Amino acid sequence: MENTALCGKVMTDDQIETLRRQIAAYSTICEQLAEMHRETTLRQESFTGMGMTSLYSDSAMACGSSKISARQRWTPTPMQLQILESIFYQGSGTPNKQGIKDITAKLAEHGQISETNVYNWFQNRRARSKRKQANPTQNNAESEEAECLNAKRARTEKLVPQSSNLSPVSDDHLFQDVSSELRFVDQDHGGSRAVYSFIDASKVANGSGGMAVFGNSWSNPSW
Amino acid sequence: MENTALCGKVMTDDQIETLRRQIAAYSTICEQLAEMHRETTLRQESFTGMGMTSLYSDSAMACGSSKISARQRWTPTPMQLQILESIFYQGSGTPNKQGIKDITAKLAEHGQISETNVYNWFQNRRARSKRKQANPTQNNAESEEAECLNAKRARTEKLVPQSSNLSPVSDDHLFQDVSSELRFVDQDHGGSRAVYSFIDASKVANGSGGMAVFGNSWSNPSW
DNA sequence: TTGCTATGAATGAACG
DNA sequence: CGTTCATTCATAGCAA
Repeated sequence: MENTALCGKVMTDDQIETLRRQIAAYSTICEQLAEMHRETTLRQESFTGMGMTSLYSDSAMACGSSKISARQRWTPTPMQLQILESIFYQGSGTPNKQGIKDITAKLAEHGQISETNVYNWFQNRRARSKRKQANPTQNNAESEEAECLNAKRARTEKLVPQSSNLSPVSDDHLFQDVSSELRFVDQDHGGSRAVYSFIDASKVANGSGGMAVFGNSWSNPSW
Repeated sequence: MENTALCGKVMTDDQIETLRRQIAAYSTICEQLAEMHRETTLRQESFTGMGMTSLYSDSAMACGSSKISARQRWTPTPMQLQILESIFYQGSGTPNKQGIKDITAKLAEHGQISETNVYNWFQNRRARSKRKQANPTQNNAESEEAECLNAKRARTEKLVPQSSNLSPVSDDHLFQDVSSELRFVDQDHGGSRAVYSFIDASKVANGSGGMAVFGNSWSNPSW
């Protein structure tokens, strides 16, 4: 009922996704520029005349709060999992389009779920099942040609203490991560990598829903 | 007509303004950093080839083991992605063979790439874009599983742009070509000089006129 | 906390 | 083109 007061614009999912990507791109680009600048600066640390200080001071500061990203992932309930496993076991792992729909419908009775979730689940299940079979004797230093070893610099920034980075948001938080990319000022050295900041549809059903950036005021149920 | 009107999100002017500002902030920061970098670079252009080229693109390696062999799978750099998205959004979405060549040529300035990559990218982008529309993400349902179905169906029809106080967000300007400003940023060791080449795959697009939400002010024309 | 692992999701490439 | 596969990214949990 609040819509009477608002004069809203409509965005398609695609546009939103696009926006998200663009901002993420900016984020990354800023990071790169920052990195480059830092390197460049090191080579000539003596004769820099530019007033970069001003940039540092006003544009970047404040909370080092990291990415707002809040793509929370679906987690099958035990019940759902059981059903899925069951289907996987018999159905020879190729649920067609319609099959997905049916399964989804069925699983929906046991908790929140979407067709995409089901689809992904089967994809993953099959893939990993196959891999496990192909590589049961996992040993040797060479065995790790799979996933799992990517935990290297995953610890990049990690969450910032003071608060959940996916808090319910007020519009103010929109700006918080703009500056985070520039934390290099603190000589934070350590390859922080691309980060998906920005909007991320997240709508927790049964949980204490955490909404991303635009949160509730976006006034659309499908988030 | 390809109607994307289904499943729109509504943004209030306030939110849009906020978003615009956030992006503008990124834009500004990038611009400043870029400028800084440019100036800095000029002062020492002579010595060192500075291997700062791909700061991010090497994300996949360092996997502990000694299999230094490069990754087998191409990963677009943020800049490349920007360009691709940009082109994708310019109405066309169906780059002809020559178009692929041009695009590839342009993207090559931002990193390793081949025509096949571009081709695949567009194929995938299109396919997924399409599927996403048919299958709106994450079902939300805090209500009981019971009437979910009805609600879901209803929601889909609900948000249509033509509604009185709602206006559609134009795709134009959603994707400004960020890459143009960054051409000097990730130039390859080879040319080490900013090259002004614009593929111009831009076909004036479906120029449904400016006035897009993020249009005029979310980026500085001075770039 | 710190780190590891399992696994949901994203996506480049290949197939029919 | 629409699907499917293979690989990688990112995060929820759990262990040390």
